[in-house]
Amino acid sequence: MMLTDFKRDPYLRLLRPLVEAYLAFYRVSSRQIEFMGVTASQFDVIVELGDVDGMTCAELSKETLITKGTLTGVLDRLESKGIVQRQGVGGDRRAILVCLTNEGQQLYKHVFPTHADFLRPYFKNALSQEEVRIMTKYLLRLRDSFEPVASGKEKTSWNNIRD
Amino acid sequence: MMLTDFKRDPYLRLLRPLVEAYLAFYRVSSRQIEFMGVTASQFDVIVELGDVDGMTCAELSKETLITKGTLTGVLDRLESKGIVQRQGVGGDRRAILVCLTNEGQQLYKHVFPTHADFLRPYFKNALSQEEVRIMTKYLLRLRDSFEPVASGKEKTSWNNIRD
DNA sequence: TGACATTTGTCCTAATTAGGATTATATTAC
DNA sequence: GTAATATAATCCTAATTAGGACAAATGTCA
Repeated sequence: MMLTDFKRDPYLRLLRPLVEAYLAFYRVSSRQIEFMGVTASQFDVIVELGDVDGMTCAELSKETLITKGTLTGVLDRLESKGIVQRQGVGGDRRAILVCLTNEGQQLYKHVFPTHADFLRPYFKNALSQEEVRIMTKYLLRLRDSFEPVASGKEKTSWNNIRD
Repeated sequence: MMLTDFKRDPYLRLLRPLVEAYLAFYRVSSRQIEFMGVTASQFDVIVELGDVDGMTCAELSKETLITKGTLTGVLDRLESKGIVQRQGVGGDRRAILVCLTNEGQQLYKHVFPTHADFLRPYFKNALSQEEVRIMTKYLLRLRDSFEPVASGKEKTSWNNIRD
């Protein structure tokens, strides 16, 4: 994280507001999600798998921003809850296809809109649509500064996150 | 976290850029900090204790944004490394005062400026000073939306974070 | 002063987190 | 076609994460 003592620096003063805003969001969001019986990471996986036939672990990792080591455990718990299912994928015997079960689909249809409705007012009360556009632009510039886009060959692999 | 499927919503579309920017920063920053032999959370504690006589756990928790349950363990590890020290504080036998040891002070004087210099270019390359000001304003509005300031009596307690 | 609530820090638990090692499979280069 | 390399997913580890329970100390209020 970092924190208090960068207040004077004209650039690093952004750091604490960034962490504070993210953590405030994350903690409120996570607590709400857990009322629905899943963790925040599990929720991310469920949302990602909704409306898709299935995804490979590498794809899921890239979309959910969960690193590979973490993802295995998250999927284990979702599988033991009967929410997702791992199947082989034709053509590559290394990969697996992670899919929602019927129960998982039901859950998705409930939790996704519910949580979207829960979160929206927090953003709406803080920022106008125009401000959202501006902030999005700045945030993406910041992201790209820390994590330059791999210009070369498209990597479908873990490398998109790291390693 | 959350993720991909809010792209259309005029407010929730901010969510993914926020998470991506924060995580990109956090991962780069953490890896760099760990090269110096401490974790990101340990670094936060060290930075907070630099230039201070000592802080109580509640104060440290508020400043570092580390929740109480986590903080105990972080302090345990810092103490066993000889970086911090817990002492009793006069006047309240419940509280303890966490201080940097001499070794901890030395470490602080090295790691703090080193890491500041490491981080600065990432921000500088992404945003102008004016953009930093604007973004700070928006981030704080977002934070306050998720975590309203307790208008009433100042709470010095864990409640500032949660519970 | 006594009852009652609050605060402080620790302990405990389930889960996440990230990175490195590992095994199995694909892909590439020669 | 085989050797070298890269990728997929899992396993392993140390550490963080947050919340609830807890005991001790302090504060409040009648």
